[in-house]
Amino acid sequence: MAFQKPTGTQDFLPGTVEKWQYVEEKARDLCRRFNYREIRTPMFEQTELFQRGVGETTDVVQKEMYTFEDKGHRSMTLRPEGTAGVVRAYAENKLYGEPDVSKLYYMGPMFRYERPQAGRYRQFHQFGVEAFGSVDPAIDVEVIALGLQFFKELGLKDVSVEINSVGTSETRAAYNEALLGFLRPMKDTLCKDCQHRMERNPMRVLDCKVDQDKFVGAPSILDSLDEESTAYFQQVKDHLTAMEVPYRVNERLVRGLDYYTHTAFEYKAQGIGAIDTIGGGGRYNKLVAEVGGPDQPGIGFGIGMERLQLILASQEVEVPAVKPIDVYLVAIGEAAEKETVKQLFKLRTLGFSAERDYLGRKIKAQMKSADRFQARYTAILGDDELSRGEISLKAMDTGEQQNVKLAQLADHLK
RNA sequence: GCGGUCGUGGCGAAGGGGUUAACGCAUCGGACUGUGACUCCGACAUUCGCGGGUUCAAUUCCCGUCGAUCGCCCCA
Repeated sequence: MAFQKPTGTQDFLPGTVEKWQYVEEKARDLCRRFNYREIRTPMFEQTELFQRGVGETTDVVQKEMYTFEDKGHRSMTLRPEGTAGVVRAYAENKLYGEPDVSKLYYMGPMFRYERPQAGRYRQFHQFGVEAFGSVDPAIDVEVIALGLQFFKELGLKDVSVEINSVGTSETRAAYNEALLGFLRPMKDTLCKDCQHRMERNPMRVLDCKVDQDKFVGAPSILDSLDEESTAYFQQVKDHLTAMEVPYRVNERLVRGLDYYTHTAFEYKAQGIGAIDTIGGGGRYNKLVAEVGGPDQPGIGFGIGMERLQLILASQEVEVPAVKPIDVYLVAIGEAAEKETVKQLFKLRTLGFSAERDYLGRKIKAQMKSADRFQARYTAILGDDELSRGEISLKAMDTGEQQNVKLAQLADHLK
């Protein structure tokens, strides 16, 4: 057996790549309208950036990173998510010195060493946006709405957004204490996963699939927020309502990355097996400072492109898979062959997509080939046409055929 | 890191110890000797992920390994 691709990676072949390009074009156009500009950061960064940014205690950092030592003995890590690198670039390039809010977007591969399953890969792709420098709730809702609009314009149905406020690190600590007070008495009755979760991230326990019924009456994080956080969250909700953006408050929503403060949200949809989150994000007011930048706030989201593709497929959304070509040239005989080589190149230089046969197949097989390429026209050149300086042009949709002057072939293709 | 299922041609898929490895799609050739999307005919796996074991005999049974897939944890 020859080489195989690494576990959890994918080859995106022609026929599939077109679907990705289509989605990427939609994302870019949307970002243009919302005035977000693209940023491209390295695929790997110093390991410490992710340890500090994403959080030392998270699963992502503890067990999922692709970390290696480079030849200069520096510890480097393939980026497991997009935000940390963008935050680093924002600080390092002093974008905070620019007069306006920095509104950025990115698309690209991320890497996490995990066991693959439906909608989960070791190399996966995210489209994300980040907005730095503002604590106006209007920017929170802009980001949330941008993501939802993306799904909407792609033609997806039943994508919902859940929002929550996780407050500040202080109020979250207070909440965790209150929650533990509620959970401790029942600790022995909880599943073993939950017993672990109690230590690592108590809020996760409330997400448990096995003992949901035990948690009625559990304290809500929303009751632990300070006045300012509560007011902020209220403004976010008010804006969303005014914009007629449907949302659902999920007071149990927790995100797996440590840097979130205040607004947190997830985009949800069915259609990828056991997984229902296709994107998520939130506000991170301390992250820029945490990685050594100035005390600037930020907010953003990341959307999983593989998951998006899976949902597009499960909802049978029409996404172009083939880009039709303009014309397929068929030559019969040596003289025609020579002329065809010339015409093919000429048409291409004039801006047409053109193809021909290189396998010495019969005319019939070449016509089938033209059909597969979804050629608008097939142009057939034989000795009789050639002797009159013409070529036979067939419109593949109607089957109509006419002889046109070779010199005017391009004009007939418009 | 843990668990379930699966691994047969380019693709889908039957076969479950014995020597011709079904069938469908696609492809190529022909009927139509210069024309696609219909029909019919023909061709197309010295071989069943890889390594080892059991056996007179293994694609079929056993072990290992790699891979795929689904789920848990966690996440996009």
